[in-house]
Amino acid sequence: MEIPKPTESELQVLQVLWQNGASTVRFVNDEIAKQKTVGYTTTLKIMQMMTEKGLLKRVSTDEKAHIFEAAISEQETQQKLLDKFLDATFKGSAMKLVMQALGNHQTSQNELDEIKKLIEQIEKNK
Amino acid sequence: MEIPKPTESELQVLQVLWQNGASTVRFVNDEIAKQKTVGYTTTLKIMQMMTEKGLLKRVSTDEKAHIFEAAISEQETQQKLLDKFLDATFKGSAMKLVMQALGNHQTSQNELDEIKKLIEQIEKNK
DNA sequence: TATGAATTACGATAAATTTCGTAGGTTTTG
DNA sequence: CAAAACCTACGAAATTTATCGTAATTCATA
Repeated sequence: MEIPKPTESELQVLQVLWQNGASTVRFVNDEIAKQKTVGYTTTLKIMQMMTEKGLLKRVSTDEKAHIFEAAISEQETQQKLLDKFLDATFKGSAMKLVMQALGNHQTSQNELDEIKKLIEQIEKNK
Repeated sequence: MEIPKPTESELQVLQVLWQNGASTVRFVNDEIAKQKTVGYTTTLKIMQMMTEKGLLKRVSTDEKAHIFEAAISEQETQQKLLDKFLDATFKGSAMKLVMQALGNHQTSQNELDEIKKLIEQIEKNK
């Protein structure tokens, strides 16, 4: 059984859990509601389905409400989604994507320095 | 009326048209069929719907078969999709995405040089 | 021109996703 | 303790996407 790629709504839930750690449906819903209007039971249903699929785990304590946590890692998930996106949108050219990402979003000097460092690393390891 | 974000299948069609210029359904289908099995009428239907949505234009000549071309530019579309993806998956941090893209895909020295050049450009324009 | 091959148009189905209402249970509180 | 507030489970509707069969049309050609 493969763990499926999360949908857009599911990704929103995961972001909240990655950022804030294990949470109740109420908390997740409140966070998402800051960005778009969504009913409580909608979020609940999504999180129930995610649990079915293995994307979330229920870490039931004795609390009144269930507590959920992400069952897949942020890094790994981002990597997989990036691979897909790279292939679908930039036909696999990481360079093209990087150029466009750097060119169109303001990036601080610190961040640029970090990227330069990473490039040096890559060059050394050739 | 906004032109909607293309789906994955629609993006495949666009890739063929961007790469090869205006084409018939037959040609597009043959190209896509190199990567996955898909019926002719499926591709036809998708391209008809894309025309409805404003993603494609029919440049009808007197030919037997219709000829379609992309109605949206490759650059612009990639930029929009990148923005969305960046936001959804990396919470908007271009740096994180760049780091992960560079770190996990082999990138040639030439490409690395180009990125370094771009970084210099950005640094100058601050 | 009549036949056959290719193309288009149309509609229907299926699957995945998103959404939410309602019923039923639990907890809090007045 | 009774009422109100909150939570979960369940089912169903609505939407979107993907797929393809069939009928109608057009074109080439025998």
